[in-house]
Amino acid sequence: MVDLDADGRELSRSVVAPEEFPAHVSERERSAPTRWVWHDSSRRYPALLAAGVRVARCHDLRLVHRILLGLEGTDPTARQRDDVWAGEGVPAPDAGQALFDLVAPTGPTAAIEETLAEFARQRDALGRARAGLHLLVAAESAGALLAVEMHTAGLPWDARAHEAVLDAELGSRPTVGARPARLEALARRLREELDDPGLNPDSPTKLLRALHRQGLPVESTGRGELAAVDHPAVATLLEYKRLARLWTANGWAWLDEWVAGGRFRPVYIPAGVVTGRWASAGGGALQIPRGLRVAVRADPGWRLVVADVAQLEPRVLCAMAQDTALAEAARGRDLYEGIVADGAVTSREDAKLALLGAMYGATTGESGRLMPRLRLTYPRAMGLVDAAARRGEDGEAVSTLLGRTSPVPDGTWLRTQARATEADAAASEIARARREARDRGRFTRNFVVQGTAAEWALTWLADLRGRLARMPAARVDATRSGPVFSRHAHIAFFLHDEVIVHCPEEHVGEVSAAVRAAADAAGRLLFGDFPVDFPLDARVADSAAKA
DNA sequence: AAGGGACGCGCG
DNA sequence: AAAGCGCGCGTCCCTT
Repeated sequence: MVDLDADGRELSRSVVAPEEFPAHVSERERSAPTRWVWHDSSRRYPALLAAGVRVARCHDLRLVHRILLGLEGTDPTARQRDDVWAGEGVPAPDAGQALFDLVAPTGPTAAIEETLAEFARQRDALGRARAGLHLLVAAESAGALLAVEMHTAGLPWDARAHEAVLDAELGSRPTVGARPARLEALARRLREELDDPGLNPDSPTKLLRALHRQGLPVESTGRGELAAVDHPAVATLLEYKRLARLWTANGWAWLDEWVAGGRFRPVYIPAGVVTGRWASAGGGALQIPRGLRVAVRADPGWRLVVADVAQLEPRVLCAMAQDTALAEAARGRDLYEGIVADGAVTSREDAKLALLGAMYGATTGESGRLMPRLRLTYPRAMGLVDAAARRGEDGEAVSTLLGRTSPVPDGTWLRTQARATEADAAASEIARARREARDRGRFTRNFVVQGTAAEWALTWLADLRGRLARMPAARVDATRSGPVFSRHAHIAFFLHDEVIVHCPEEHVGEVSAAVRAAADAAGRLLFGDFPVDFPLDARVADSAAKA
């Protein structure tokens, strides 16, 4: 382990045996503010939490490396170091290399030197970067810690409530290999209604053929298209699809695999999405269906504080663009109603449609039709996303408010564009280049908004995490949360613009206040005094189901 | 038998 | 209704 001062100068070195590492970290955390610098929080932190040791701050070299790679002027050799610093990482060595767990290309003995060199490069790059990037790096690293903490604590999950949903929807649990009773009944009815005795409704190919034999004008078996045609089998099929989805995605097998000891423990992957949004692996944590939220239940004596931000992305867009007209429409009320009041559109539904279209790049249909009106009323906000789209179409990179950059186009894309400008380019080649350019424009258009919204949410989360950590211990244990979280309010779930805090009943007031204070802080940190607010829908409940 | 692409659908 | 963005994951179905 190496001690550094605030300027990154080396103070001392020591070797700490792995079994002594948690106690060592715990001692440091108590005695002085410490920022742990390590390769990968997802590999280093679980063992600390398992030993009951929580870390306040870190610098996650792997995640920061990925952010810095996109900066202009980045050392071109940085990309050669990608495999080591930004890749999936490598198993930590068992040897007592302590803090720095990197296995460098030149072998384990060089790990600390490599780690120090990477940290120095990152400090150097950050020293030249604007303030926003420092905030992003701090928030990203806090998120890396939180992702491990949420996995360790888990989301309180009541298997009996889940089973009650399955029983009500699907019938009793079937034997292995068989469909649940209600699903099998629907399949039988479907075979009759489509006059196809051998039909397997799970096969899109066979299903489509059966629908065509009935004379139905559908090109796919998708829900949307089906709902638009008139046939007795449609209602049956839609119900079959709904239940089949519940069964295969979140049925008894899911419960057996992913819920243990009253907790659902997904793996969170910070910045797993190019925009900086989090991804998850295992159990589909980011796709928990609404109907199963009744199974998210606080422990006895504990409660859930469930909070989400209303219309996060449009608010972020308006602040990022410094669009005071849109900010005025958003202030203290439903943003979409504000747009109606401005006379840009005539209904709330149209306002939502138009704004989503602006952020996603809709060109056709209702949404595309409404956008010109929006451009007239909110030229700054619309100008920002339009400019991002143009840059993307031109093959340039865009960046979020704090400085996360979009990926650059790959060689195939560039060649397609170049080919289209040559004198002998075929019409089809030109059309293809044009289509791919527009595709990329929609991506960069959305990138700046989605990515900045992710930064707001990450800042909110990081700030909230700190506030919760400073709260006192509870009287009632939630023993299933593990040693670090059994007596302290903790973030149990995060999904883009929503957070669920699991906390002792006696702390719900403080926690609710902390959730709001953190949202206010995030707004100020990103947008300073610009007059936009981020209203929360927050509630205290035993379950995460919508009230 | 395993791998991968397409599809479909859940979430924001 | 879907559309226009970003995902994960289960199933089918074809290739190797």
